Amino acid sequence: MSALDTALHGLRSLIADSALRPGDRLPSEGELCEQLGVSRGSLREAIRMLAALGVLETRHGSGSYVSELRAADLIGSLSLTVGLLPMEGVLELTELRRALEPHATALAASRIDEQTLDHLDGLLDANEATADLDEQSRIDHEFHMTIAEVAGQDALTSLIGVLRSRSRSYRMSDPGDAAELKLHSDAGHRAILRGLREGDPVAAAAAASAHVAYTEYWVKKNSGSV
Amino acid sequence: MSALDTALHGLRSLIADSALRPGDRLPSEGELCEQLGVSRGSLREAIRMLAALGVLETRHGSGSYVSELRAADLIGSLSLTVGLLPMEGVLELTELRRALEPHATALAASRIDEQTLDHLDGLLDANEATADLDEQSRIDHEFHMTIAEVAGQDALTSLIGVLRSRSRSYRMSDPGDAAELKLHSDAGHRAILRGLREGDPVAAAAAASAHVAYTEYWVKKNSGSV
DNA sequence: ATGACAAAGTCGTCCTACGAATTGGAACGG
DNA sequence: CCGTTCCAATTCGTAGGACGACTTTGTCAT
Repeated sequence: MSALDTALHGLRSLIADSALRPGDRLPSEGELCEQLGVSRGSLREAIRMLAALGVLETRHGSGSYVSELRAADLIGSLSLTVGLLPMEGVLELTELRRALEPHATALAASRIDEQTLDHLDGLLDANEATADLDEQSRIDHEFHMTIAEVAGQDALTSLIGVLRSRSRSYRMSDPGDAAELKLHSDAGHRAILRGLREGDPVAAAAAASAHVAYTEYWVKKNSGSV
Repeated sequence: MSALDTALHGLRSLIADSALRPGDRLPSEGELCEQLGVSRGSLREAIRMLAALGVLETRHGSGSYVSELRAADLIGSLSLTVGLLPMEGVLELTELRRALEPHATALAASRIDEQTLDHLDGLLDANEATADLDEQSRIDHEFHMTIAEVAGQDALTSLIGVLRSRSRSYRMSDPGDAAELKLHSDAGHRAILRGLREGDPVAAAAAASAHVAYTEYWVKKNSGSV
Protein backbone atom coordinates (compact mmCIF):
# COMPACT_ATOMS: atom_id res chain seq x y z
CA MET A 1 0.00 0.00 0.00
CA SER A 2 1.27 3.43 -0.90
CA ALA A 3 2.14 5.99 1.74
CA LEU A 4 -0.79 8.13 0.71
CA ASP A 5 -3.20 5.23 1.07
CA THR A 6 -1.71 4.45 4.45
CA ALA A 7 -2.30 7.98 5.63
CA LEU A 8 -5.77 8.17 4.11
CA HIS A 9 -6.85 4.85 5.54
CA GLY A 10 -5.31 5.70 8.89
CA LEU A 11 -7.14 8.99 9.20
CA ARG A 12 -10.38 7.49 7.99
CA SER A 13 -10.09 4.70 10.52
CA LEU A 14 -9.49 7.12 13.35
CA ILE A 15 -12.82 8.73 12.53
CA ALA A 16 -14.71 5.55 11.68
CA ASP A 17 -13.62 3.96 14.96
CA SER A 18 -14.67 7.07 16.86
CA ALA A 19 -11.14 7.70 18.12
CA LEU A 20 -11.79 11.11 16.62
CA ARG A 21 -15.28 12.55 16.86
CA PRO A 22 -16.89 15.51 15.10
CA GLY A 23 -15.27 18.72 16.30
CA ASP A 24 -12.16 17.01 17.66
CA ARG A 25 -8.73 18.33 16.84
CA LEU A 26 -6.34 15.96 15.13
CA PRO A 27 -2.88 15.39 16.55
CA SER A 28 -0.28 17.69 15.02
CA GLU A 29 1.09 16.78 11.61
CA GLY A 30 4.36 15.76 13.19
CA GLU A 31 2.69 13.34 15.58
CA LEU A 32 0.50 11.85 12.88
CA CYS A 33 3.53 11.33 10.67
CA GLU A 34 5.11 9.25 13.39
CA GLN A 35 1.94 7.31 14.23
CA LEU A 36 1.18 6.47 10.62
CA GLY A 37 4.77 6.12 9.48
CA VAL A 38 4.55 8.46 6.51
CA SER A 39 6.22 11.72 5.56
CA ARG A 40 4.60 15.05 6.21
CA GLY A 41 3.98 15.60 2.52
CA SER A 42 2.02 12.39 2.10
CA LEU A 43 0.08 13.04 5.28
CA ARG A 44 -0.85 16.52 4.13
CA GLU A 45 -2.08 15.16 0.80
CA ALA A 46 -4.35 12.74 2.64
CA ILE A 47 -5.64 15.52 4.88
CA ARG A 48 -6.38 17.66 1.84
CA MET A 49 -8.35 14.88 0.23
CA LEU A 50 -10.54 14.46 3.29
CA ALA A 51 -10.87 18.22 3.53
CA ALA A 52 -12.04 18.39 -0.08
CA LEU A 53 -14.70 15.82 0.76
CA GLY A 54 -15.87 17.83 3.75
CA VAL A 55 -14.61 15.46 6.41
CA LEU A 56 -11.77 17.58 7.80
CA GLU A 57 -11.17 21.29 8.22
CA THR A 58 -7.72 22.82 8.63
CA ARG A 59 -7.07 26.11 10.42
CA HIS A 60 -3.73 27.77 9.89
CA GLY A 61 -1.73 27.95 13.08
CA SER A 62 -4.30 26.00 15.04
CA GLY A 63 -4.66 22.50 13.67
CA SER A 64 -6.90 20.21 11.67
CA TYR A 65 -10.35 19.32 12.97
CA VAL A 66 -12.97 16.71 12.20
CA SER A 67 -15.98 18.44 10.68
CA GLU A 68 -19.46 18.07 12.11
CA LEU A 69 -20.02 15.30 9.55
CA ARG A 70 -23.44 16.53 8.59
CA ALA A 71 -24.86 14.87 5.51
CA ALA A 72 -25.68 18.27 4.07
CA ASP A 73 -22.03 19.36 4.29
CA LEU A 74 -20.66 16.25 2.63
CA ILE A 75 -23.15 16.65 -0.19
CA GLY A 76 -22.21 20.32 -0.43
CA SER A 77 -18.65 19.33 -1.31
CA LEU A 78 -19.99 18.42 -4.74
CA SER A 79 -20.59 22.07 -5.52
CA LEU A 80 -16.91 22.55 -6.35
CA THR A 81 -17.12 20.02 -9.14
CA VAL A 82 -20.59 20.17 -10.71
CA GLY A 83 -19.54 23.42 -12.35
CA LEU A 84 -17.13 21.40 -14.47
CA LEU A 85 -19.70 19.05 -15.92
CA PRO A 86 -20.34 19.15 -19.66
CA MET A 87 -23.81 19.62 -21.09
CA GLU A 88 -24.92 16.00 -20.94
CA GLY A 89 -24.00 15.91 -17.29
CA VAL A 90 -26.21 18.87 -16.54
CA LEU A 91 -29.15 17.05 -18.05
CA GLU A 92 -28.48 14.08 -15.83
CA LEU A 93 -28.57 16.36 -12.84
CA THR A 94 -31.81 17.90 -14.00
CA GLU A 95 -33.26 14.42 -14.08
CA LEU A 96 -32.38 14.13 -10.39
CA ARG A 97 -34.14 17.40 -9.75
CA ARG A 98 -37.26 15.88 -11.29
CA ALA A 99 -37.35 13.47 -8.41
CA LEU A 100 -36.12 15.73 -5.62
CA GLU A 101 -37.87 19.05 -6.13
CA PRO A 102 -41.41 17.66 -6.22
CA HIS A 103 -40.59 15.69 -3.10
CA ALA A 104 -39.28 18.76 -1.31
CA THR A 105 -42.22 20.84 -2.47
CA ALA A 106 -44.69 18.27 -1.19
CA LEU A 107 -42.99 18.25 2.20
CA ALA A 108 -42.98 22.03 2.24
CA ALA A 109 -46.71 22.16 1.51
CA SER A 110 -47.50 20.57 4.83
CA ARG A 111 -45.06 22.63 6.88
CA ILE A 112 -44.94 26.10 5.44
CA ASP A 113 -46.26 29.01 7.50
CA GLU A 114 -48.13 32.16 6.53
CA GLN A 115 -45.11 34.41 6.82
CA THR A 116 -43.01 32.36 4.45
CA LEU A 117 -45.88 32.14 1.99
CA ASP A 118 -46.07 35.92 1.94
CA HIS A 119 -42.32 36.13 1.47
CA LEU A 120 -42.49 33.80 -1.53
CA ASP A 121 -45.36 35.81 -2.90
CA GLY A 122 -43.27 38.95 -2.67
CA LEU A 123 -40.41 37.25 -4.47
CA LEU A 124 -42.66 36.33 -7.38
CA ASP A 125 -44.02 39.86 -7.55
CA ALA A 126 -40.48 41.19 -7.73
CA ASN A 127 -39.48 38.61 -10.28
CA GLU A 128 -42.37 39.42 -12.56
CA ALA A 129 -41.64 43.12 -12.27
CA THR A 130 -37.95 43.17 -13.18
CA ALA A 131 -36.33 42.71 -16.56
CA ASP A 132 -32.83 42.20 -15.16
CA LEU A 133 -31.78 38.64 -15.96
CA ASP A 134 -29.34 38.41 -13.06
CA GLU A 135 -32.00 39.62 -10.69
CA GLN A 136 -34.46 37.09 -12.07
CA SER A 137 -31.94 34.32 -11.63
CA ARG A 138 -31.23 35.39 -8.06
CA ILE A 139 -34.90 35.56 -7.15
CA ASP A 140 -35.65 32.24 -8.84
CA HIS A 141 -32.89 30.65 -6.82
CA GLU A 142 -34.12 32.14 -3.56
CA PHE A 143 -37.69 31.06 -4.29
CA HIS A 144 -36.79 27.45 -4.86
CA MET A 145 -34.20 27.22 -2.10
CA THR A 146 -36.63 28.71 0.39
CA ILE A 147 -39.09 25.96 -0.44
CA ALA A 148 -36.37 23.35 -0.09
CA GLU A 149 -35.44 24.73 3.31
CA VAL A 150 -39.02 24.68 4.49
CA ALA A 151 -39.13 20.99 3.65
CA GLY A 152 -36.92 20.61 6.69
CA GLN A 153 -34.47 18.05 5.32
CA ASP A 154 -30.99 19.54 5.34
CA ALA A 155 -29.48 16.88 3.12
CA LEU A 156 -32.28 17.34 0.63
CA THR A 157 -31.87 21.10 0.66
CA SER A 158 -28.14 20.82 0.15
CA LEU A 159 -28.48 18.39 -2.72
CA ILE A 160 -31.07 20.51 -4.48
CA GLY A 161 -28.82 23.52 -4.02
CA VAL A 162 -25.90 21.70 -5.60
CA LEU A 163 -27.98 20.55 -8.55
CA ARG A 164 -29.57 23.95 -9.09
CA SER A 165 -26.25 25.79 -8.90
CA ARG A 166 -25.37 24.41 -12.29
CA SER A 167 -28.43 24.90 -14.43
CA ARG A 168 -28.72 28.34 -12.91
CA SER A 169 -25.86 29.70 -14.96
CA TYR A 170 -27.47 28.99 -18.30
CA ARG A 171 -28.92 31.73 -20.41
CA MET A 172 -31.20 31.61 -23.39
CA SER A 173 -29.44 32.63 -26.55
CA ASP A 174 -32.60 33.78 -28.31
CA PRO A 175 -34.41 36.77 -26.68
CA GLY A 176 -37.77 35.50 -27.90
CA ASP A 177 -37.15 32.15 -26.26
CA ALA A 178 -36.12 33.89 -23.07
CA ALA A 179 -39.38 35.82 -23.00
CA GLU A 180 -41.43 32.69 -23.57
CA LEU A 181 -39.49 30.83 -20.92
CA LYS A 182 -40.09 33.60 -18.42
CA LEU A 183 -43.80 33.62 -19.15
CA HIS A 184 -44.20 29.92 -18.51
CA SER A 185 -41.76 30.04 -15.65
CA ASP A 186 -43.74 32.73 -13.88
CA ALA A 187 -46.92 30.73 -14.32
CA GLY A 188 -45.16 27.64 -12.98
CA HIS A 189 -43.97 29.50 -9.92
CA ARG A 190 -47.47 30.74 -9.23
CA ALA A 191 -48.81 27.21 -9.54
CA ILE A 192 -46.27 25.94 -7.02
CA LEU A 193 -47.07 28.73 -4.61
CA ARG A 194 -50.78 28.05 -4.98
CA GLY A 195 -50.24 24.43 -4.03
CA LEU A 196 -48.19 25.48 -1.03
CA ARG A 197 -50.71 28.03 0.16
CA GLU A 198 -53.54 25.53 -0.05
CA GLY A 199 -51.46 23.01 1.85
CA ASP A 200 -51.96 20.57 -1.00
CA PRO A 201 -48.81 18.39 -1.30
CA VAL A 202 -50.01 16.62 -4.41
CA ALA A 203 -50.80 19.80 -6.30
CA ALA A 204 -47.59 21.46 -5.15
CA ALA A 205 -45.50 18.46 -6.14
CA ALA A 206 -47.17 18.23 -9.53
CA ALA A 207 -46.51 21.90 -10.17
CA ALA A 208 -42.88 21.52 -9.14
CA SER A 209 -42.52 18.49 -11.38
CA ALA A 210 -43.92 20.35 -14.34
CA HIS A 211 -41.65 23.28 -13.60
CA VAL A 212 -38.49 21.17 -13.60
CA ALA A 213 -39.62 19.31 -16.70
CA TYR A 214 -40.16 22.59 -18.45
CA THR A 215 -36.74 23.86 -17.43
CA GLU A 216 -35.20 20.64 -18.68
CA TYR A 217 -36.97 21.05 -21.99
CA TRP A 218 -35.41 24.44 -22.54
CA VAL A 219 -31.97 23.47 -21.39
CA LYS A 220 -32.09 20.55 -23.78
CA LYS A 221 -33.32 22.67 -26.65
CA ASN A 222 -30.99 25.56 -26.03
CA SER A 223 -27.49 24.39 -25.29
CA GLY A 224 -26.05 27.88 -24.81
CA SER A 225 -23.67 28.33 -21.95
CA VAL A 226 -22.55 30.85 -19.33
CA MET B 1 -4.71 34.10 -1.99
CA SER B 2 -2.82 31.13 -0.62
CA ALA B 3 -0.59 29.00 -2.82
CA LEU B 4 -2.97 26.09 -2.52
CA ASP B 5 -5.91 28.21 -3.61
CA THR B 6 -3.87 29.50 -6.52
CA ALA B 7 -3.09 25.98 -7.68
CA LEU B 8 -6.65 24.77 -7.12
CA HIS B 9 -8.20 27.71 -8.90
CA GLY B 10 -5.67 27.45 -11.69
CA LEU B 11 -6.34 23.79 -12.35
CA ARG B 12 -10.08 24.27 -12.10
CA SER B 13 -9.91 27.12 -14.58
CA LEU B 14 -7.94 25.07 -17.05
CA ILE B 15 -10.77 22.55 -17.08
CA ALA B 16 -13.63 25.04 -16.89
CA ASP B 17 -12.21 26.99 -19.84
CA SER B 18 -11.79 23.78 -21.81
CA ALA B 19 -8.04 24.22 -22.07
CA LEU B 20 -8.07 20.71 -20.64
CA ARG B 21 -10.81 18.34 -21.75
CA PRO B 22 -11.93 14.98 -20.38
CA GLY B 23 -9.20 12.41 -20.97
CA ASP B 24 -6.46 14.98 -21.52
CA ARG B 25 -3.15 14.66 -19.78
CA LEU B 26 -2.07 17.54 -17.57
CA PRO B 27 1.35 19.12 -18.05
CA SER B 28 3.98 17.60 -15.78
CA GLU B 29 4.10 18.75 -12.18
CA GLY B 30 7.24 20.71 -12.91
CA GLU B 31 5.63 22.64 -15.75
CA LEU B 32 2.47 23.34 -13.78
CA CYS B 33 4.56 24.63 -10.88
CA GLU B 34 6.13 27.19 -13.19
CA GLN B 35 2.87 28.14 -14.90
CA LEU B 36 0.98 28.59 -11.66
CA GLY B 37 3.88 29.92 -9.63
CA VAL B 38 3.56 27.50 -6.73
CA SER B 39 5.80 24.82 -5.26
CA ARG B 40 5.41 21.20 -6.16
CA GLY B 41 4.03 20.35 -2.73
CA SER B 42 1.21 22.87 -2.95
CA LEU B 43 0.42 21.81 -6.50
CA ARG B 44 0.24 18.18 -5.50
CA GLU B 45 -2.14 18.99 -2.67
CA ALA B 46 -4.43 20.74 -5.16
CA ILE B 47 -4.25 17.78 -7.53
CA ARG B 48 -5.14 15.42 -4.71
CA MET B 49 -8.16 17.46 -3.80
CA LEU B 50 -9.50 17.36 -7.34
CA ALA B 51 -8.66 13.66 -7.51
CA ALA B 52 -10.66 13.03 -4.33
CA LEU B 53 -13.61 14.76 -5.95
CA GLY B 54 -13.32 12.62 -9.06
CA VAL B 55 -12.12 15.35 -11.40
CA LEU B 56 -8.53 14.18 -11.89
CA GLU B 57 -6.81 10.81 -11.98
CA THR B 58 -3.09 10.34 -11.42
CA ARG B 59 -1.05 7.46 -12.81
CA HIS B 60 2.36 6.82 -11.35
CA GLY B 61 5.10 7.37 -13.87
CA SER B 62 2.71 8.57 -16.54
CA GLY B 63 0.99 11.75 -15.46
CA SER B 64 -2.28 13.20 -14.23
CA TYR B 65 -5.36 13.12 -16.42
CA VAL B 66 -8.72 14.83 -16.49
CA SER B 67 -11.42 12.27 -15.74
CA GLU B 68 -14.37 11.70 -18.04
CA LEU B 69 -16.34 14.12 -15.86
CA ARG B 70 -19.42 11.97 -15.76
CA ALA B 71 -22.02 13.07 -13.25
CA ALA B 72 -22.24 9.52 -11.93
CA ASP B 73 -18.52 9.47 -11.13
CA LEU B 74 -18.54 12.78 -9.29
CA ILE B 75 -21.48 11.60 -7.22
CA GLY B 76 -19.66 8.35 -6.59
CA SER B 77 -16.87 10.23 -4.84
CA LEU B 78 -19.26 10.61 -1.92
CA SER B 79 -19.04 6.91 -1.19
CA LEU B 80 -15.72 7.42 0.60
CA THR B 81 -17.34 9.70 3.13
CA VAL B 82 -20.91 8.54 3.74
CA GLY B 83 -19.47 5.64 5.69
CA LEU B 84 -18.36 8.14 8.30
CA LEU B 85 -21.77 9.65 8.94
CA PRO B 86 -23.33 9.22 12.38
CA MET B 87 -26.79 7.77 12.88
CA GLU B 88 -28.73 10.97 12.30
CA GLY B 89 -26.96 11.44 9.01
CA VAL B 90 -28.02 8.02 7.81
CA LEU B 91 -31.64 8.92 8.45
CA GLU B 92 -31.23 12.05 6.37
CA LEU B 93 -29.91 9.94 3.55
CA THR B 94 -32.81 7.55 3.88
CA GLU B 95 -35.11 10.51 3.43
CA LEU B 96 -33.40 11.16 0.12
CA ARG B 97 -33.98 7.56 -0.85
CA ARG B 98 -37.69 8.12 -0.24
CA ALA B 99 -37.66 10.53 -3.13
CA LEU B 100 -35.19 8.79 -5.40
CA GLU B 101 -36.03 5.10 -5.25
CA PRO B 102 -39.71 5.47 -6.16
CA HIS B 103 -38.67 7.70 -9.03
CA ALA B 104 -36.15 5.17 -10.28
CA THR B 105 -38.62 2.33 -9.85
CA ALA B 106 -41.26 4.18 -11.85
CA LEU B 107 -38.80 4.78 -14.65
CA ALA B 108 -37.76 1.14 -14.55
CA ALA B 109 -41.37 -0.01 -14.81
CA SER B 110 -41.65 1.40 -18.30
CA ARG B 111 -38.30 0.16 -19.55
CA ILE B 112 -37.65 -3.20 -17.98
CA ASP B 113 -37.54 -6.27 -20.21
CA GLU B 114 -38.67 -9.83 -19.63
CA GLN B 115 -35.20 -11.17 -19.04
CA THR B 116 -34.42 -8.71 -16.29
CA LEU B 117 -37.78 -9.38 -14.69
CA ASP B 118 -36.95 -13.06 -14.52
CA HIS B 119 -33.55 -12.27 -13.08
CA LEU B 120 -35.14 -10.18 -10.34
CA ASP B 121 -37.61 -12.95 -9.67
CA GLY B 122 -34.76 -15.39 -9.25
CA LEU B 123 -33.04 -13.03 -6.82
CA LEU B 124 -36.13 -12.87 -4.64
CA ASP B 125 -36.50 -16.64 -4.69
CA ALA B 126 -32.91 -16.98 -3.54
CA ASN B 127 -33.35 -14.31 -0.92
CA GLU B 128 -36.41 -15.96 0.57
CA ALA B 129 -34.64 -19.29 0.62
CA THR B 130 -31.45 -18.37 2.45
CA ALA B 131 -30.96 -17.64 6.13
CA ASP B 132 -27.51 -16.14 5.68
CA LEU B 133 -27.68 -12.47 6.60
CA ASP B 134 -24.72 -11.48 4.43
CA GLU B 135 -26.25 -13.27 1.49
CA GLN B 136 -29.58 -11.56 2.08
CA SER B 137 -27.88 -8.21 2.21
CA ARG B 138 -26.01 -8.91 -1.00
CA ILE B 139 -29.11 -10.03 -2.84
CA ASP B 140 -31.13 -7.10 -1.54
CA HIS B 141 -28.47 -4.77 -2.83
CA GLU B 142 -28.36 -6.40 -6.24
CA PHE B 143 -32.15 -6.36 -6.50
CA HIS B 144 -32.44 -2.66 -5.86
CA MET B 145 -29.39 -1.63 -7.84
CA THR B 146 -30.57 -3.62 -10.84
CA ILE B 147 -33.81 -1.68 -10.78
CA ALA B 148 -31.90 1.58 -10.50
CA GLU B 149 -29.77 0.63 -13.51
CA VAL B 150 -32.79 -0.25 -15.58
CA ALA B 151 -34.11 3.25 -14.93
CA GLY B 152 -31.35 4.32 -17.30
CA GLN B 153 -30.15 7.39 -15.45
CA ASP B 154 -26.51 6.91 -14.50
CA ALA B 155 -26.42 9.79 -12.06
CA LEU B 156 -29.55 8.51 -10.36
CA THR B 157 -28.14 5.00 -10.15
CA SER B 158 -24.89 6.28 -8.70
CA LEU B 159 -26.63 8.40 -6.10
CA ILE B 160 -28.91 5.60 -5.00
CA GLY B 161 -25.89 3.35 -4.74
CA VAL B 162 -24.09 5.82 -2.52
CA LEU B 163 -27.09 6.24 -0.27
CA ARG B 164 -27.81 2.53 -0.03
CA SER B 165 -24.18 1.64 0.70
CA ARG B 166 -24.63 3.08 4.15
CA SER B 167 -27.92 1.71 5.44
CA ARG B 168 -26.87 -1.61 4.01
CA SER B 169 -24.40 -2.25 6.79
CA TYR B 170 -26.95 -2.12 9.58
CA ARG B 171 -28.09 -5.25 11.34
CA MET B 172 -31.01 -5.84 13.61
CA SER B 173 -29.94 -6.46 17.18
CA ASP B 174 -33.02 -8.49 18.09
CA PRO B 175 -33.48 -11.78 16.17
CA GLY B 176 -37.27 -11.50 16.40
CA ASP B 177 -37.15 -8.07 14.88
CA ALA B 178 -34.90 -9.33 12.15
CA ALA B 179 -37.36 -12.06 11.27
CA GLU B 180 -40.25 -9.64 11.17
CA LEU B 181 -38.26 -7.22 9.04
CA LYS B 182 -37.41 -9.95 6.58
CA LEU B 183 -41.04 -11.01 6.31
CA HIS B 184 -42.23 -7.53 5.45
CA SER B 185 -39.18 -6.88 3.35
CA ASP B 186 -39.81 -9.95 1.21
CA ALA B 187 -43.42 -8.89 0.70
CA GLY B 188 -42.28 -5.39 -0.23
CA HIS B 189 -39.86 -6.76 -2.79
CA ARG B 190 -42.60 -8.86 -4.32
CA ALA B 191 -44.88 -5.84 -4.53
CA ILE B 192 -42.20 -3.83 -6.33
CA LEU B 193 -41.53 -6.65 -8.76
CA ARG B 194 -45.28 -7.00 -9.40
CA GLY B 195 -45.50 -3.34 -10.32
CA LEU B 196 -42.52 -3.70 -12.63
CA ARG B 197 -43.86 -6.78 -14.34
CA GLU B 198 -47.20 -5.14 -14.98
CA GLY B 199 -45.44 -2.08 -16.35
CA ASP B 200 -47.33 0.01 -13.83
CA PRO B 201 -45.07 2.95 -12.80
CA VAL B 202 -47.48 4.22 -10.17
CA ALA B 203 -47.86 0.88 -8.47
CA ALA B 204 -44.13 0.19 -8.65
CA ALA B 205 -43.27 3.60 -7.26
CA ALA B 206 -45.76 3.25 -4.46
CA ALA B 207 -44.33 -0.13 -3.52
CA ALA B 208 -40.81 1.26 -3.57
CA SER B 209 -41.88 4.19 -1.44
CA ALA B 210 -43.46 1.91 1.12
CA HIS B 211 -40.37 -0.27 1.12
CA VAL B 212 -38.02 2.61 1.87
CA ALA B 213 -40.37 3.99 4.48
CA TYR B 214 -40.45 0.61 6.16
CA THR B 215 -36.68 0.36 6.12
CA GLU B 216 -36.45 3.81 7.60
CA TYR B 217 -38.84 2.83 10.35
CA TRP B 218 -36.64 -0.05 11.42
CA VAL B 219 -33.40 1.86 11.16
CA LYS B 220 -34.91 4.54 13.33
CA LYS B 221 -36.24 2.07 15.86
CA ASN B 222 -33.15 -0.07 15.96
CA SER B 223 -29.99 2.02 16.14
CA GLY B 224 -27.63 -0.94 16.12
CA SER B 225 -24.48 -0.60 14.08
CA VAL B 226 -21.95 -2.50 11.98
C1' DA C 1 -9.02 42.72 36.23
C1' DT C 2 -7.29 44.16 31.92
C1' DG C 3 -4.39 44.90 28.32
C1' DA C 4 -0.08 44.34 25.69
C1' DC C 5 3.42 41.37 24.72
C1' DA C 6 6.39 37.44 24.17
C1' DA C 7 7.01 32.55 23.36
C1' DA C 8 5.69 28.13 21.95
C1' DG C 9 3.08 25.37 18.96
C1' DT C 10 1.06 24.47 14.45
C1' DC C 11 0.14 24.85 9.72
C1' DG C 12 1.79 26.89 4.96
C1' DT C 13 5.26 26.93 1.61
C1' DC C 14 9.42 26.02 -0.71
C1' DC C 15 13.58 23.36 -1.76
C1' DT C 16 16.40 19.31 -2.64
C1' DA C 17 17.05 14.59 -3.31
C1' DC C 18 16.14 10.06 -4.63
C1' DG C 19 13.12 5.85 -5.40
C1' DA C 20 9.37 3.74 -8.36
C1' DA C 21 6.67 3.27 -12.48
C1' DT C 22 5.86 4.22 -17.18
C1' DT C 23 7.07 5.34 -21.70
C1' DG C 24 9.46 5.71 -26.04
C1' DG C 25 13.15 4.76 -28.83
C1' DA C 26 17.43 2.61 -29.90
C1' DA C 27 19.85 -1.50 -30.59
C1' DC C 28 19.70 -6.14 -31.65
C1' DG C 29 18.30 -10.51 -33.72
C1' DG C 30 15.23 -12.74 -36.76
C1' DC D 1 11.81 -5.23 -42.89
C1' DC D 2 9.61 -6.60 -38.55
C1' DG D 3 9.48 -7.80 -33.87
C1' DT D 4 11.71 -8.06 -29.46
C1' DT D 5 14.65 -6.60 -25.82
C1' DC D 6 16.58 -3.35 -23.19
C1' DC D 7 17.97 1.05 -21.70
C1' DA D 8 17.42 5.84 -20.81
C1' DA D 9 14.46 9.76 -20.23
C1' DT D 10 10.32 11.35 -18.21
C1' DT D 11 7.05 11.51 -14.60
C1' DC D 12 5.02 10.71 -10.32
C1' DG D 13 5.87 9.04 -5.18
C1' DT D 14 8.11 9.81 -0.91
C1' DA D 15 11.18 11.67 2.39
C1' DG D 16 13.42 15.26 5.01
C1' DG D 17 14.85 19.91 6.16
C1' DA D 18 14.17 24.78 6.58
C1' DC D 19 11.72 28.91 7.36
C1' DG D 20 7.68 32.06 7.37
C1' DA D 21 2.75 32.95 8.92
C1' DC D 22 -0.77 32.44 12.09
C1' DT D 23 -2.92 31.05 16.47
C1' DT D 24 -2.94 30.14 21.10
C1' DT D 25 -1.42 30.55 25.59
C1' DG D 26 0.73 32.32 29.41
C1' DT D 27 3.22 36.06 31.41
C1' DC D 28 3.86 40.56 32.86
C1' DA D 29 3.03 45.34 33.65
C1' DT D 30 -0.51 48.65 34.18
